[in-house]
Amino acid sequence: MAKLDEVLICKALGDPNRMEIVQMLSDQEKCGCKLLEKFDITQPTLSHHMKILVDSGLVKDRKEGKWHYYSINTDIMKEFCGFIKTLCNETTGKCCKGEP
Amino acid sequence: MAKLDEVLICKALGDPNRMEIVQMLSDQEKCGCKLLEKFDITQPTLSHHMKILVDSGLVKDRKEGKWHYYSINTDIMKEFCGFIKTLCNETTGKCCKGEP
DNA sequence: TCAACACATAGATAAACATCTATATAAGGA
DNA sequence: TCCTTATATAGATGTTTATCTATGTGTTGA
Repeated sequence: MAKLDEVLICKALGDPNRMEIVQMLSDQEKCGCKLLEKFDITQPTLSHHMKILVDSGLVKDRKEGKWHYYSINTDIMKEFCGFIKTLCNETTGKCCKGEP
Repeated sequence: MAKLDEVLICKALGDPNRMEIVQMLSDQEKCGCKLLEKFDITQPTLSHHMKILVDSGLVKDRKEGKWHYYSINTDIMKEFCGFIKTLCNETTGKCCKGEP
């Protein structure tokens, strides 16, 4: 069980193509070639992006014959969501003037 | 009212220093010089990071005399949290074999 | 008015990164 | 066995980015 790396996840989501891929996967599992159709990038570039997404833990891949199926790793995504929620807390107060 | 840019926010959180800054701010509003003490970076580098955080919308700044106070923009953070939540949905099904 | 402090800006640099082309690997079907 | 399809890997390249030093801009207080 890999440890949640929030910075790595944010880095993975910090690219427009990868963000769109994740949004597409949150709808339904998809294979690489299907994803490739939707983007104006070459196959090696998609492969590169998928590796980053899988390495971050956000995306799972499943091999079946010559296809690779990608899907959201829901457990990790929920953990990440919980982490972001902790950042939403109202600040407890203002920083003291004079002693910042 | 700025439009939420999820990729920009993820890019902002995709740096270890900036992530730590945001975590510190989620506790309490802090001024720049206080933040600077906690990191092994120069003042211009911190200034650079704070600009990226403010530009992403995640962080607000408030000037008071010669100090700049930074705090989490709770509205934006909550919106972002809501967005991440939409990515947590269970996938509706598997991609059809043969017609991926 | 001048020194000290908080912060921003400009410019340089090295590392990281997104992308490409070319090629390798692996699986399926004829 | 050979061709096609799906994906990965290697290497090159241009852009972005994190960081620094040097310097500019305000603000406060002596």
